[in-house]
Amino acid sequence: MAAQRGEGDAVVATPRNPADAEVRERARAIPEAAVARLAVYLRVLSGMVDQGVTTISSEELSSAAGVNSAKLRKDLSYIGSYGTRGVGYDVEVLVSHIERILGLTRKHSVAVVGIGNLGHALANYGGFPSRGFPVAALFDIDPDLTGVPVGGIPVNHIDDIATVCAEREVSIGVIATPPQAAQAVCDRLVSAGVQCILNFAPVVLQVPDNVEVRKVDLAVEMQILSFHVARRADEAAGEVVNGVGVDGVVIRP
Amino acid sequence: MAAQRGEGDAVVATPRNPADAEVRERARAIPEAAVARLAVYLRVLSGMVDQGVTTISSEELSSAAGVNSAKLRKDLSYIGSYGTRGVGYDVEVLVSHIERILGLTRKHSVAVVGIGNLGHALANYGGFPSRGFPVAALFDIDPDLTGVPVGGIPVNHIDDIATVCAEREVSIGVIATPPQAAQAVCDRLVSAGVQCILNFAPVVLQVPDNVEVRKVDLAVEMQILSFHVARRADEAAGEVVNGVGVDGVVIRP
DNA sequence: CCGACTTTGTGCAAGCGTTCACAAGCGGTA
DNA sequence: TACCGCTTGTGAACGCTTGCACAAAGTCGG
Ligand SMILES: NC(=O)c1ccc[n+]([C@@H]2O[C@H](COP(=O)([O-])OP(=O)(O)OC[C@H]3O[C@@H](n4cnc5c(N)ncnc54)[C@H](O)[C@@H]3O)[C@@H](O)[C@H]2O)c1
Ligand SMILES: NC(=O)c1ccc[n+]([C@@H]2O[C@H](COP(=O)([O-])OP(=O)(O)OC[C@H]3O[C@@H](n4cnc5c(N)ncnc54)[C@H](O)[C@@H]3O)[C@@H](O)[C@H]2O)c1
Repeated sequence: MAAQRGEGDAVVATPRNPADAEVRERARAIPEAAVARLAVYLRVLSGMVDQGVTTISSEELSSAAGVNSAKLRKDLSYIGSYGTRGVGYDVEVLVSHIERILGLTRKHSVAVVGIGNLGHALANYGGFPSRGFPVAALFDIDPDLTGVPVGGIPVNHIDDIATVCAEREVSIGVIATPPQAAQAVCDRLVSAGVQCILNFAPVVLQVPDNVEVRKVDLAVEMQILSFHVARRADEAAGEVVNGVGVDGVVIRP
Repeated sequence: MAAQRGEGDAVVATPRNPADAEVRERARAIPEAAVARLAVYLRVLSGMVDQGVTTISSEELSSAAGVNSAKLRKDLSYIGSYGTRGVGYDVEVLVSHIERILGLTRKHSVAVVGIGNLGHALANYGGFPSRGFPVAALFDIDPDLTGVPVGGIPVNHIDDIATVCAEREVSIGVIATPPQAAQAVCDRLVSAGVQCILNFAPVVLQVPDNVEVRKVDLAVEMQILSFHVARRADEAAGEVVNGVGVDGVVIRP
């Protein structure tokens, strides 16, 4: 029974080696939420490098990343102490350390399965290769698509998934098939040795424990937004009657 | 008080009444994480309805949704007590209550801004309308696109965003423009009265407090996957020395 | 070299969210 | 009606995350 979202780790550790052990130790202890933020910091920092910024304080970086500065510093402390008190952080140093922790020193080839509306968009998207995630293979079940190049890469038939993934050392599989096909595709990716899956189909995938799945479910996102609209409407209807909301805050009409 | 579909949702113009107040109270207390899961339960339950299932236990539903059963029951308890002990939940009752809490009794019109690769995929996607999120407007800055129908809807020019959004009662704005344009587009959406934004551009948006933003950042998702690969690789390298990993689990060579 | 000033890194406490475990409640059965 | 087995609903414990507040550690001007 594998959980859909890879969370909850924090187990006991047993380091044995000299310097490597420390990195491992650190990596294991980083909360999932912090990892997601580190990726955001990395993006912001990359922008800073392009602008020629060499040094940045936790206050500046945190506001650019939309978090508070204490949280930012705590997050950075998980990966080590690379700041200079009274000055801030060296942008390039920070970038390289975050990249190391996120495992971005290695290239991660991506395979997209299901070259429909979404699959086309993903295959054409320039943002992946530029961040170290080259799209190395495309798969579809439609024979009319096989051989057709999309985003510069010819589509392979899904039946060749095992050999092609092995050949091109695919480490991340992206599922963009209809929901009915998703579990089967997932199983084939897993058989092909892919251990990381990004799933766009609105289904809960069952995978072995050694496979990491993350899902992107746009309908869920919309429903969360919808919930907030409803909540706000309710609050307004209920609390604005006397012009004052909870905590005595005045609500605009 | 049986709130069924189509009940025009008393929220806006109704006077205070105890049942509403209770719903309000409940809605406010639901943790964000639980809201996201409720949306998943809803999807699973919809599938159950289609299969003719009328009753379901927390155990069954939780495993179909990929969570543990205690969490599921706790989540459902946030919205009220609609199960029958010894039996389980009536699927349709549960569906209607979750829909009510998520605010899905109302339609939420969606506007997509930036009709490029991703925008096209979104506009063509049938999964939104079918879940109560009709795509009501499309916008782009490219004059060659204005008037061109995508997914059955003609693209409007971004300059008309305020009037068109008002006319079509857009309540959710989706940003699929290049990152450089995202903040400006966001500002225009907010000016147009849109209070919910789903952002695909890899930037942190600045919005007023009364606007809800959710972001979908695929590069971040990939980097989180990358982190787990790296962590696993490190663990294997470090722990496999004596052939035994954490928890005494033997790691494959 | 010193002292004022700035900013990091982190111990700690409070807040949330998750999980456990079990009493309460219900349907079925005799 | 009384009992039994099953499943819900939830209080309480636990553990992760956040935010505060401040000592430590560095810079810089004199
Ligand atoms: N289009 C969007 O914007 C969007 C948004 C959110 C979620 N999604 C989800 O993403 C998935 C894809 O959406 P889409 O709009 O691109 O659908 P689509 O129908 O346009 O494309 C699906 C593609 O998958 C291929 N396919 C079907 N079965 C397959 C199999 N067994 N193996 C390999 N390929 C197979 C089809 O040939 C087709 O090319 C769906 O699950 C959808 O719910 C799409
Ligand atoms: N394509 C993907 O699969 C993908 C994946 C992840 C994230 N994204 C992000 O989504 C966004 C869109 O990606 P894309 O691949 O569709 O890009 P794209 O270049 O294909 O499309 C962008 C569209 O936005 C329009 N546009 C530009 N400025 C605008 C403005 N000010 N107002 C309105 N429209 C404007 C352009 O005319 C173009 O049609 C980007 O921010 C990208 O980083 C895309």
